[in-house]
Amino acid sequence: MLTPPPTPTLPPDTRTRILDLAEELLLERGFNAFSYQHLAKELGVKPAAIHYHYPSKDDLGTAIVARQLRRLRKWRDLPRVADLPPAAQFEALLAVYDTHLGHERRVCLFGALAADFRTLPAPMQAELRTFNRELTEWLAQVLAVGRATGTLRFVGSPAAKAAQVLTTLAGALQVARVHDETPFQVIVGQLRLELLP
Amino acid sequence: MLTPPPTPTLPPDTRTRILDLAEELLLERGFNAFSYQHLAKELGVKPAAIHYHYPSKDDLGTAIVARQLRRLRKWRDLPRVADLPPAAQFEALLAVYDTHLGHERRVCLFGALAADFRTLPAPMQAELRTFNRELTEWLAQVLAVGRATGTLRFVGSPAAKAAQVLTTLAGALQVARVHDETPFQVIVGQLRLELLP
DNA sequence: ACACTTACTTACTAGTTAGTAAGTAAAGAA
DNA sequence: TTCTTTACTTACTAACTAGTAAGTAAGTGT
Repeated sequence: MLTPPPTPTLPPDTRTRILDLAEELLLERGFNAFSYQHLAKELGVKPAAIHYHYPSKDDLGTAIVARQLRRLRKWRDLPRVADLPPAAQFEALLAVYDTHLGHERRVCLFGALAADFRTLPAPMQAELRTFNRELTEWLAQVLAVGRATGTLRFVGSPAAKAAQVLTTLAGALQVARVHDETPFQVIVGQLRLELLP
Repeated sequence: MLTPPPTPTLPPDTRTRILDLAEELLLERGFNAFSYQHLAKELGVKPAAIHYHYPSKDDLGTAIVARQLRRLRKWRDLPRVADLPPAAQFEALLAVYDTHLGHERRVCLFGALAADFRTLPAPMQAELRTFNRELTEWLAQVLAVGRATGTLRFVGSPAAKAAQVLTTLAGALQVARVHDETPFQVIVGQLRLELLP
């Protein structure tokens, strides 16, 4: 029997644990449905400890979206994503949404914040707009190359198709939450059927 | 100059005014983002007056969804909707979403509640599931007839296409809220391009 | 005329919210 | 060794939350 190799990841510090839990609650229950008390209780610290790291809930919310934007950019530029052919890049995108589904049917960041958007602090709104814009631009490029090389099929402009597909995926996770995983699979199946020749 | 005909609609009573305002706030800011105090202040009554008509916020929320479900059934069965050819029924559906967009970019009921779904009272969850299921079944039927008569074009099952289209429309209103009306028009344009031959 | 119902208001509670100020224990730097 | 910084806790506030109980004024029915 081998002893497991020493884990290379340090145990996350309080700052990160707060952010992780806040993100989890945001994606599972919505931004206005969790409080510093909830976070503190579950983490075994006092609410003031959270104010120490994130003085206001606005700061905390903005940090969540900012981190997701950093992750998006990192993921998009990863060689194992950036070097894929378009159809496989599309599948990689679907895999991300499938992961959300697997994690307690979490919605995506956009789907979690859109309804409450007007109650969000301005920096959070700005970061979310950037997040959505960059993701849409990335997919539009993928679709354009895919159609040019004959591996993806659609009518209309790549930008319009990208906006439509991402909107559908965000909505599909919401439908999965309201019903179950079935409609998500049905909708993704329909997307594949239409895009992949 | 003609004097306007005497309005046949009575001025709405407090009970209705509460429900109207609560629905408006729900669709514009989310269910966890308004309180009995907000409602009371804007209506010029005391919070206890709202508890008189809707004892708990659960009751109020459930009443909002129940009314929307009644409206959906009524709309769907209206002769000027039910007797239309499929392509025109689809356009009538788009017109409803366009109306939401025109009303301060309100999201649809489903889009407003999906993210916070797990924080909602059980009767509200049940009503929302029914709402979404009946709307999807209606559209599936429209699409099936439309394809059979050659006025609508799509691949896959009518049920899958209906789920995809409605999900996209709900998401499109959310995108409009985060950005502006342009992406909504783009997405709806894409839907028309694909469905109408 | 009297009883009853409707639609509220006034006055209150207990719990939760974000946020602050002051204190403290431990670690690292000078 | 002392100073400083980091990462908290304790103790607090003011505002807001849903919700309740008791009272009241205006009708409605008999």
